[in-house]
Amino acid sequence: MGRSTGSYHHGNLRAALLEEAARMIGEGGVSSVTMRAIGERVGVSRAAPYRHFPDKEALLAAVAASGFDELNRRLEAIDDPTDGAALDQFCEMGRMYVRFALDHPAQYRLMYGEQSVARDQVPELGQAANDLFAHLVALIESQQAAGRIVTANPQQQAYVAWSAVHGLASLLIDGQIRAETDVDALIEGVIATVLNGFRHSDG
Amino acid sequence: MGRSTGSYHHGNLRAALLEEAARMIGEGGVSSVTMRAIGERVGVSRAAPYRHFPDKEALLAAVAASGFDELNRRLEAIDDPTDGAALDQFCEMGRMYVRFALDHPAQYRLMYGEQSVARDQVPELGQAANDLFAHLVALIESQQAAGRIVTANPQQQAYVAWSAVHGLASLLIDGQIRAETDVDALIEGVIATVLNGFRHSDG
DNA sequence: TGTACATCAGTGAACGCGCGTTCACTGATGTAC
DNA sequence: TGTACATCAGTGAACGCGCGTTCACTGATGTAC
Repeated sequence: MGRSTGSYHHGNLRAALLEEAARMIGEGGVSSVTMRAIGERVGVSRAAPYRHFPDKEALLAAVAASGFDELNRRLEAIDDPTDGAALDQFCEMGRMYVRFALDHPAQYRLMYGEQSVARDQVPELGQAANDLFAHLVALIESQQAAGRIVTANPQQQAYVAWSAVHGLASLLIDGQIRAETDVDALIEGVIATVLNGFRHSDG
Repeated sequence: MGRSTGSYHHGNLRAALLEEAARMIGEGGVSSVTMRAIGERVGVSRAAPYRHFPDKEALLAAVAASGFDELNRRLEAIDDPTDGAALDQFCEMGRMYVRFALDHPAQYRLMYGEQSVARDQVPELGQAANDLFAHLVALIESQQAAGRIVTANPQQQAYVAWSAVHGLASLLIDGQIRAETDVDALIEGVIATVLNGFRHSDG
């Protein structure tokens, strides 16, 4: 398997197409993706992608789905109790989220951007997004119960935290932040500010 | 002037085209905009828009420019000293920013989204964005000097604040936040959290 | 081990379509005299 | 006030292009016997 065998069949075309689609979205945004170019860039005919995906939307949905899979995988790694005290779980989740967006900008845009795959048509994706948000709400509730953050509407606090990390991730992957900026310090700054905001009530 | 006169000439076609383009972006995103549809929706031929804009990019750039104009107008209204104490200036700027995005989603996407108009090709837009950010940095520096927020790298703090409001604005206009959510309360929650975060140092 | 055959991945040419844009034009407007 | 003319906004038909997708095909693969 693999292109190096010189075989007529590609061997792993489906995965190669998804990779290439992700690369194109990362470089030029969702609208720069064309089915023809994906096939040709992978070294295969224009029609070949249709052996693996019924249409373009299905391919994009698969890219988005791979993103939700990866995000859930990273989330579970955090939940692993061997990772130590739960105190930093909230911050760790924020770091993980932004780093995921930087590592997989294509998936991130499809999952949460303007051009996100129509969730009506691919219900698994909407469900995956809901599950992730519910996880964040549950985490916030447990932190409130443990007295580590101020008690407030957990769903609203979840939206507040999500806004901060989503905003940072979006600004970074859309090139709105000056290149010489220290990205790691900025991530820590956003997380620390939100956490401090959650720790202290008004006034 | 105006379409109601029944005159052969539209009277105010340029403004009508910009309005219609903004409406289309607000409804279906930037990629849903076509030059042909803009003209036809306004009740004019497909070619008519080219009397007012050399090409599509110029029209989109004009939509974005109108956004920067409006945002600056709202910003100056805040700076007006008759508005009272400067204490709330920072919060007021955040509120204004998110409300602007909700009022003008088309402009907002073109200004700060993935599909933002190429700033290399339209330098005024890049300059306008830089000016707005510099204004935020200056505001933060003055708040630090007045001892109202913790002293830290002002540019990084500006990015932190921007991340929060940009994230909230993006989630809202991209339909990622549940419809029954109290938007005003959410805006206040984001702003209060960031401000509290800036008021209190770590630990 | 060898052969026949079903399956399936990839080919390449073609389709219809909607797009951005152009172009020669026409009708309305305003102004100089 | 009336006329000639320059200007300009909008027309409608057409262009070339790149796109998503289809289709009959061909070569490779695996399996039953």
